[in-house]
Amino acid sequence: MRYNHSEIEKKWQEKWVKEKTFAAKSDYTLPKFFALVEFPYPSGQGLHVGHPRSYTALDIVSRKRRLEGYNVLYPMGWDAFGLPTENFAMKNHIHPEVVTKNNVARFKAQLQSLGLSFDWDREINTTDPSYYKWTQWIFVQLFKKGLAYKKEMNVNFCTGCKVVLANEEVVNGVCERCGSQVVHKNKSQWMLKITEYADRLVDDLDGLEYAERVSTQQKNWIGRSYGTEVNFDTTAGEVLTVYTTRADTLFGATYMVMSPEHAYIQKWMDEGKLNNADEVTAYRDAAAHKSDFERTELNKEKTGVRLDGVMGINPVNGLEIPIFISDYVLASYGTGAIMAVPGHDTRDWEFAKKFNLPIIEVVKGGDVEKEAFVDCHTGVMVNSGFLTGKTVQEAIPAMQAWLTEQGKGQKKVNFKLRDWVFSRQRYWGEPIPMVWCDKCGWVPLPEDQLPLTLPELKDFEPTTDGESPLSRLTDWVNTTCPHCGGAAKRETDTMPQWAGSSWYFLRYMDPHNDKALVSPEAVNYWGPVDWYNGGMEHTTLHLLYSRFWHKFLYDIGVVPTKEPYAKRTSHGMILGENGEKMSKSRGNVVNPDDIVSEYGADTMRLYEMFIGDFEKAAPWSSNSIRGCRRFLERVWFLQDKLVDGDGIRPALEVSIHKTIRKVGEDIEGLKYNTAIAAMMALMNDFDQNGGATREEYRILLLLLNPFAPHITEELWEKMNYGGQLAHAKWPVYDEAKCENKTAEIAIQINGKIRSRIQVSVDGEQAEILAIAKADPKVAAELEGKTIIKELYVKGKLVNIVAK
RNA sequence: GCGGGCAUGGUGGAAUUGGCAGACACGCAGGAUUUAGGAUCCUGUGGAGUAUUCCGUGUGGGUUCAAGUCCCACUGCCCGCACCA
Repeated sequence: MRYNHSEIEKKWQEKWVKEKTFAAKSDYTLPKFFALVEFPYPSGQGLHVGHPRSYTALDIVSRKRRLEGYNVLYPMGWDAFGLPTENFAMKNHIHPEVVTKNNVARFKAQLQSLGLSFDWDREINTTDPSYYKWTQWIFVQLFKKGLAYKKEMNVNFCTGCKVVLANEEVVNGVCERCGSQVVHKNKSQWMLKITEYADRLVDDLDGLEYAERVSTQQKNWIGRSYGTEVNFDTTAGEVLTVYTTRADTLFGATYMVMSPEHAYIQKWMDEGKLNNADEVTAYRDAAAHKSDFERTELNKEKTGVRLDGVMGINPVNGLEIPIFISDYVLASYGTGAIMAVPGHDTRDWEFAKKFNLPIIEVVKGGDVEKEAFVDCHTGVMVNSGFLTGKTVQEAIPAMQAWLTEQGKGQKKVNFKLRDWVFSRQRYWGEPIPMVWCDKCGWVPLPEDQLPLTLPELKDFEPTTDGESPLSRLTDWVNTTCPHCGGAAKRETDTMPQWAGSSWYFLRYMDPHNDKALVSPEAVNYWGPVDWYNGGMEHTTLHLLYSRFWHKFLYDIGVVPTKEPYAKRTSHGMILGENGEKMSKSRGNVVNPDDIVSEYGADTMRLYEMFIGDFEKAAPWSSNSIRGCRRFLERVWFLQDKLVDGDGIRPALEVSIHKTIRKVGEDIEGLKYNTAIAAMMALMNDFDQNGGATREEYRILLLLLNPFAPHITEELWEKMNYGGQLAHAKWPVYDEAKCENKTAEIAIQINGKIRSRIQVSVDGEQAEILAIAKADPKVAAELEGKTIIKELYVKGKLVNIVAK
């Protein structure tokens, strides 16, 4: 009988839905396992072949865990707010809600056609008011704790999307999403104080099982640095504070640089202290008009203007040094001003060379006339008063102690991380549940008035000045103050897409609760997520944001754990057949629907896991996929090649036990490709031994089930093994049966293989060496030579060193 | 520029962590079956050679009885950060 994948897959998928085979149980006494994959944004393009790579991987883990007796929660939902839907809606004059509904239906059908064992009873959707009620609720709590604040600020504004972007969404000065130019705008924005959690977001990574590249990327992004703030007196009177990580080099500071936006500059101009105010103003204006892109693009040549009329005073030696403004100093980091040590900082060195400023060597080890000597591990201090003779590592704390004692500075920790710009001037997002009252200021909506639902709107276009389209709905905007009852106005900005995804995993634990975001019982049982897999592109956005929100929820007692995810892994991209990223314009897109209909979901799943190292990018190959189909056919036709016997035949014993061990270990270690290879090898073994016994076949079906659930379930039924495979038990192996009693070992002479012999694995070294030397080829080779050394590696090889 | 990673057949990739390189699969070649095949099955397949031989894991050097694996230098790709003081 031929292997009819369409029929078999349809049959089992319907059965799984009908019988709720994979629904998580609410029995909180069972051992639990919560597997999570990033819920997709239901785009109009439908599922991409990249999605199933992640989903199948954790589906395999989930299915294995169920067979091992765990109560598994493997849920799915929709991260459905966002710009593409809104843009599509505008273009085609369809309401985003309708667009979302259609896209979700398509995605869901596609996911179900892959036989993923999601618990569909717990499906969530971020655009559902019963869901975003709690997103808004969290925002209100953040506001109440002072972690959400509104601030007039210079923001990144995407000229394409007409929307404010978070720092994380700006890549190389352009919009991460659409690639349009990003310009600066002054706007009043809701901000979230993620910086308050910066230390914890770094420190708590240590207790987690995160893929190393993930935790390093987060650490780099947060960018914690330990340094010193140093106060320089100025001839203008003000104290100019700078931040440095190299307090040891203070004696080498020959000038100072302020960012063009530094507040003192305006003050000094206003007070008439600058002799070249015109020149300074011109430079500041030019800097202000540059986009981030230009400011970073033009970083080859340093520019700047000296502030004529004000000098800084170096606190260690009282010397007066000039002050410049330059856009290589960032207003948003440290104090917005630096001390420049051209001898030991590359940027300062370039600047000093261009403006002909003195370069003083204070750390010995390089040639500061040729280039800056920046090494902080090898040098010794010179020309540095009380620091002379010390190493850099000794000099830093010594200088910090001195500065503190003199009241001229102190230790300071800085971060690259900035607060999270949380406002979006768009329609298709969660309304921010805040009301502005002239008397009371910003007032959150009372919790019993949540959710604040999105009002109906026909025209989703943002206003020309970049205000949210909601601002046009004056009836909706004008309201009363929940606090004093006076006239008030609603906030018209909405939340960014990252809001709903920052806590969604919690909702899966208790999706229908209308009293709380999640019940304490549910979160105590299910939390934290045991294994979370997702893309590297979410490391500094979604993953960081959700860790921040979770820590906040921990602080206010909603969740019992400090961290949301115990383990985080990341899959590589699936590239087009030509090795390039799949895209419509490159014409190398593979549609999962086509693969499922031609080869079946089981083949598709197997292939995506076999394609290569799970963590690395891999190109699609329409040839290789046939190999996976062939393998499944061989498994299918094994039902006609049953051999007599009850258990495992002695000849197959080692092979089977080893395969059970290998498949189990490889699933846990993200090595799906070698797990499949091991099963293929076992299949080859069966063929070489005339087929399989009932028991041998049963074990193969169990091992293969997490990868190819439909075909194995069908065969399980046909073979009458009893019940459904989904309710069976994962096989166990016997360590003692994983090794052969005898092995063929190699005999090397001076490291070159000269012969091979069969020996008992448990044989003594002396015994094996004797057998080896008795081998005719070896004996001939050793004739007339003196043996210098003899080695035996158990079960592997013998090496005889002879001259 | 700084930081991290990788480099293995025609291809995707294995290699129990220093112990028989190339598992498994694709592709290719030959054969069987077939009216036919881009279907299925068998056999072969790192290179050179008549060989019971030699060479072989980006390049050059080193450590070791033994190196794809460890160390040093170089080359080439990929990723992250990108004036963060």
